[in-house]
Amino acid sequence: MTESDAGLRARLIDVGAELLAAEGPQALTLREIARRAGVSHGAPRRYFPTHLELLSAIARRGFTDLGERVRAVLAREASAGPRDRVAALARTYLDFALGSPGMYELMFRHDILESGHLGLRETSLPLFGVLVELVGEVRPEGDARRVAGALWANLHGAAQLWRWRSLQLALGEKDFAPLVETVLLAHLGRDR
Amino acid sequence: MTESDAGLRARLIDVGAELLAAEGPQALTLREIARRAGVSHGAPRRYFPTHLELLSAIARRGFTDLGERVRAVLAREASAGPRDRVAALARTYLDFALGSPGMYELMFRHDILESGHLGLRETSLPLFGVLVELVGEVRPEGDARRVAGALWANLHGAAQLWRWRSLQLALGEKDFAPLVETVLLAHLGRDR
DNA sequence: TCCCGCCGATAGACACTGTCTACTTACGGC
DNA sequence: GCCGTAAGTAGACAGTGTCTATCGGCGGGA
Repeated sequence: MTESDAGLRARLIDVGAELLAAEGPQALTLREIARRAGVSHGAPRRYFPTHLELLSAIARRGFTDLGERVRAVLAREASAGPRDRVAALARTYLDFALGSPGMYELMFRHDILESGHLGLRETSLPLFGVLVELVGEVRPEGDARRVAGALWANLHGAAQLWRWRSLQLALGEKDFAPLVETVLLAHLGRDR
Repeated sequence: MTESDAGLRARLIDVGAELLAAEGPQALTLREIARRAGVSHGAPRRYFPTHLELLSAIARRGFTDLGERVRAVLAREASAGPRDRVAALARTYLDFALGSPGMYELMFRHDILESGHLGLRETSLPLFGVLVELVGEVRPEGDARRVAGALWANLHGAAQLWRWRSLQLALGEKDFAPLVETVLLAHLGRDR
C-alpha cells in the first residue's frame, strides 16, 4: 500500500502538484507528468480525457488545500475579534499565493476556470462566504458582500502584482506587510 | 505605401494584435502570425529572436495604448477634481481590461514580464506615477504611494476576477459599476 | 480447465509548435 | 558588371496533445 500502487488517477495529480511546485506551470506537460508517474503518455487519457482536465484536477487540489489552510487558521483564531480574523484570513491567502506561486497561478488560469469541467469557480464560494460573514461582523453598516468582493479582489491583485515584482518596483519596497495593512485598513476601516 | 509594405517588424506586431483581439492569447502562435503576415515561419526570427520576444512586443503595444487612453481621459478631465480624475483613470483602466481581455491577459503574463527583454514592468511606471500624484491630492494626509499601490492592486484584481466571472458568481450581480464604486470608496474615502 | 470479454495501459501515427540551419534571392556600393 | 550583405525561404528536429489500433492480464461462465 505504498504510494506507488495508489490509483493512477490520484498519482497523476500528486506527481503534477510536485512538478508544479518544483518547476512551475509551464513544466506541467501531459507527457512529462506521465513520464514521472512511470506510465506511457497515453495512460492519463483513461482518467483525464484532455490535458486541460488533468490541469483542472491539479488546480482543484490547490483550492481545497487553500480552503483547509484558511479553515485551520480561523479555527485557531476562533476567540479573536472579527477584524483580526479577517486579517488572519487575508494573510493566509497571501501566504498561499506567494508561497505556492505555481499552484496559485494555475488555479487562476482563466482557461481552466472557464472550461468548467470541475466547477472550480464554485469551489471557492464557501471560502468567500466565510469572508462575507466576517466582513459583516466588522462593518455591520455596509453591504458585506460587496465589501468582501472588493477585498478579495484587492488580495488577489496584490498577490499577483507583488509576485511579478511590479509593486516592488512601483513602491520601492521589499516588505509585503505594510501594503497588506493598507489594504486591510482601506476595506475594514480603522481599528477600534 | 499601403500597410502591406510597412516593415515586417511592425506588421508582425499589427497582425499579432489583431489576432489577439480576434481569437485570444492562445492563438498567438509564431507560425500563425507569420502566416497572416504573409511570410514564412522563419521570417519573424530576424526581428524577434524568440517567440516570447514577439509576444513581449505585442504586449508593449498594449501598455502604450493603455497609457495613451489614460492620458487622453485625464486631459479631458483636467478641470475636474482629483477624486473624479482618479475615478476616471480607474474606469478607463477597467474598460481597457474588460474591453480588450486578450491584450490585458497578455500584458500581465508573468513569463513575459519576467523575461524583461523589453522592460515591460518599467513601461507601467509613469502611469503609476500619475496615479500616485492624484491619490496624493485626494488624500494628502496618507502615504500616497502605498494607497496608490493598494488601489492599483484592487483594480487589477477586480478586473481579473470579474473577467472570469468569479465575482459575478460570488456577488450574484451582473453590473460592474457598483463594485467599482465600492473599491474607489475604500481607497479614497467618502466624497466630500 | 478453457475460453471469452473487458479494462487498463502501450505504442505509434498525426498535425502542430518553436527553434535552428543551410540555402536562395535581391539590392546597393564600388 | 560584380560582389557582399541582409532578408526571407524551406526543411529538419525534438517536443507537444490527441487519436487509434493493439496488447496483456484478470475474472466470470461453460
